[in-house]
Amino acid sequence: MRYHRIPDETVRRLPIYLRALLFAADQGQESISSRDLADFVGVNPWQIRKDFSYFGEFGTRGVGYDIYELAQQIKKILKLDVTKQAALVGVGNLGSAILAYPDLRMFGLDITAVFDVNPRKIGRKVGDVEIESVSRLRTLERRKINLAIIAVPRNAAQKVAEALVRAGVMGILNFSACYITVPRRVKVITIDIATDLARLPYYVPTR
Amino acid sequence: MRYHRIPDETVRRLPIYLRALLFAADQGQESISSRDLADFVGVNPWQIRKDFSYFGEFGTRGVGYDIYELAQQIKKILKLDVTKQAALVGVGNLGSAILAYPDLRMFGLDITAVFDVNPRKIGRKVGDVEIESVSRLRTLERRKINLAIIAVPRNAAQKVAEALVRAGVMGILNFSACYITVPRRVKVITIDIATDLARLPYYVPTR
DNA sequence: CTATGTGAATTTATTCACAGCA
DNA sequence: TGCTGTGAATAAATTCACATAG
Repeated sequence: MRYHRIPDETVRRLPIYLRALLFAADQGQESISSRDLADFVGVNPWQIRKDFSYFGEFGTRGVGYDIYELAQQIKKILKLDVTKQAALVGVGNLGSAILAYPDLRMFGLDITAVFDVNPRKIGRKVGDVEIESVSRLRTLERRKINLAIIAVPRNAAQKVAEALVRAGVMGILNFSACYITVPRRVKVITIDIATDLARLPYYVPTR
Repeated sequence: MRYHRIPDETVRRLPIYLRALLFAADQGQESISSRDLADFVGVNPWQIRKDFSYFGEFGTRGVGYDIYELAQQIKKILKLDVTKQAALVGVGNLGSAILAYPDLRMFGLDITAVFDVNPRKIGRKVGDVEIESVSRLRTLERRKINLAIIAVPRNAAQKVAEALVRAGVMGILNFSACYITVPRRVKVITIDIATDLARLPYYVPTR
């Protein structure tokens, strides 16, 4: 097969597969079939096989996939094979929740810079990183941090995004409930809790 | 046009449009064109027109959409026209962040039941709801609450989901980093922060 | 005999192009 | 003339069916 572009939807699922694989490896498993993996993450086996087929042949017919090898491959595809530093802006409840997330490390992601506007928070330590003033966002450039998480109130989000982009940030995970405008080269993934919750009633039958 | 099923992707965008419309209404605007709305939420105008066309004709050619009327319609489609109660399970940082979310009210969503396992939290009040023991999840049934948010650690998620389903919950917003198994009739939307962040590096050019 | 890998078929979603109405 | 509404065209994603390899 000629390997062209990996579909976005496949890229979206890859980290989910990766987590499952790392979990299985942790349980001492060495190989897994598309069916078992499928059951574990809640998709169909053929979806999984198709997803993997976009970037190679990793399975052994009659057996399944070698967990370690496959996990390595996925990490490589996702560029998670070398640890990536990320910045967090906004240390409210949400920001704190993100900092406490254990899974990030497992994905080779490390939040090594944390910012807030609140003078009372600045200087305090969370884990082993110190909260800095947002006025120092520009330092991200020389610290070579080009991923960031925005967890600030809506009205501050666009400004923060612009500061991040000026500091050379190329990927943003945006938790603020608004659309943020950035240059095309910057990738933004928005997580909008309220709109996700708001579409739930649609699917629930009204008694 | 014959109105058949509304595509899932359209349903996903409707709450986003709705928020923009409510915001515009708040600014005193009375009508809006597909182009202006598009700019505001970051999609194309024809996408918006197509989305709306799935459930009716609400615009005035040469003018645009009546904001109030369109917002009403979207609320109705999404079943947000009557206030829906929701339960929250897990009052950690994430749970607290969700409780503090102002947007939920605007979507006609009201978190009126909050649960935790921690005895030290039980009985405490957040806003004007009291934190209850998870052992009381079953009471959701007679309280007629059939939407719930799971914000507990991964290892507790499946158990909580099952308790929720037993209590008659039909829609779940799952923040736990795992796939939860529920009967087909129950709709689950999963928000997985780590996997969303983990796919960012893929899109960021490596220098 | 089991489980992968993949073209082909199908379904779903997006984009286009323009007719139609205010 | 301006902006909506929508069939038709295109693109993307999923599902199927089965050849193929261990």
